[in-house]
Amino acid sequence: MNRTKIKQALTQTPVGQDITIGGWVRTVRHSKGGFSFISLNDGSCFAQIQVIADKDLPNYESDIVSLTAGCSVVVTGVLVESQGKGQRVELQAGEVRLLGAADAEKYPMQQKRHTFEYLRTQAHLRPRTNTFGAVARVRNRICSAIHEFFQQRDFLYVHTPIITASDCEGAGEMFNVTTLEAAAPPKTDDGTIDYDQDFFSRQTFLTVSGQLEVEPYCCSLGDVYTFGPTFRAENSNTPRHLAEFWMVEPEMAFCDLQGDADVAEEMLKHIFKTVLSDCDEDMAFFNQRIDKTVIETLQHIVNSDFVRLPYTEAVEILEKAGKQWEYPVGWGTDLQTEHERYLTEEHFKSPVILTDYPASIKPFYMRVNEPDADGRQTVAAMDVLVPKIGEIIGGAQREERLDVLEGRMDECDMNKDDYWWYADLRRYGTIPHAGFGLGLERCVQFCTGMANIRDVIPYPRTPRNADF
RNA sequence: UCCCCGAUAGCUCAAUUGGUAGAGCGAGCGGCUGUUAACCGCUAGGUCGUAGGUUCGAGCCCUACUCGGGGAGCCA
Repeated sequence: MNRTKIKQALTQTPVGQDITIGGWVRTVRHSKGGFSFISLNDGSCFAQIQVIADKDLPNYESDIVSLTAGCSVVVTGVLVESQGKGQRVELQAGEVRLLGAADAEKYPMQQKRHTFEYLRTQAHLRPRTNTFGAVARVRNRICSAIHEFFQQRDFLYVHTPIITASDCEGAGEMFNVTTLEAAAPPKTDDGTIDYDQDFFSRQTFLTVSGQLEVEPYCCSLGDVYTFGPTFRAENSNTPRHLAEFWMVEPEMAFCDLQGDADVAEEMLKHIFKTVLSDCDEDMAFFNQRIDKTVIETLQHIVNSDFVRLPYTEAVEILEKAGKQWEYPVGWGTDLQTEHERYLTEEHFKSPVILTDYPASIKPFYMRVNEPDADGRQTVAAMDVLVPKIGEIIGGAQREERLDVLEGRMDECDMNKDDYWWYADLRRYGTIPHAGFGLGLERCVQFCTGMANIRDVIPYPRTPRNADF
């Protein structure tokens, strides 16, 4: 079948040309004038194509009159200028072939608005809705824009493992990967599970980050990035957390924290610019139906500089804000959501890159700064905060000095032997390097205005939810 | 995991001080129409999340549980 996609038919195919399209019926309107309007969508674009089916088609009474939302059809016909308002062209059908009916009394996608909560229970059919079609297309474009961005800058795309033995990275609870019998795992003499008998002869997990494993490629081949699934077994129940999500993690060689922040800012701007220019139809929908400020917000960010602010100064701003904080602000404690939101949404009204956090609240691999005038210890960390979503990127310059790194591992009570290969990078030809992690779904949320992260990934995995 | 709110028709919700259920949309049928959030009329459809309890009587009050939403923590 030589199928023309609806996107092409609506924008490129010349009037008068014969084409064949395939799609799913969105709405049908029958006219007693002796024909029917069939709106078809095939996912290639937001818009539907209007098919005109005359009553003299052989299967008009048998098939077309009983078409309902969700039916799949293949239509062959000639593209003509539309006589009605609302579309430039329409398809005058020469043949309408019904491939699959969809019982209107049972089809879960009614011809009406549904709540996102309901649609989550129909995750296999929700991509047929306007919203989820648009989310899927924007998500796709964001991913390709990310690859574009790094490929244009000669970053190497590196695949880090999904299964890993790296533990204790401070990134949260991990999922175990095992082939041992859950009901009766083998035990050692002291009663603990004997992982020697497990598939990998040791305890393994689903990765919480590809960073540790991508650093060796950075320290051998230069600028690199990973882009893959990431898993956190935290019992997080929020509109911003998933147990399985996708993360982009670039790692730059011969790079410090400033360079790290530069790449983060440029990358986000590239993504937003691309979405605005290439997903205009989908973005217009989000702007109209989901969040009336998304386009304006993205445009504003593309055209302005991100605020860069050391943690210490952020704390001073928050202390002087004259606000009654639910959680007290003070040097040495991590910033709370309310503090981050104040900075990015109220005080600066722009994305903010916070840097140089206290060492005590950050993981071992972040580079230790010179103590400040008051002797306080910070590390070269950065968080990129955006309105509504909060932390969209977290990153740092890495500790490249072996003695300092090992000192930090001791402070964090880590088993240094487990990280011998990570330390080797500092032992042989060490270099300054830096990187960050971008939560893909948070980025999709920010671009589309979708309020819940479960609605920007096809099949959300959250506590108590792994259907489909 | 903690705090707050919710669960009634296929979907979204309503039901005054406890007196055994209604609407809109959707669906079916009919009418009208170059229609496009179509419009008009009629019809069908509900053991009120689960399990207990209070009461002459519970959708409504009490307890536990399950699931969902919002906020918080954890973070991307």
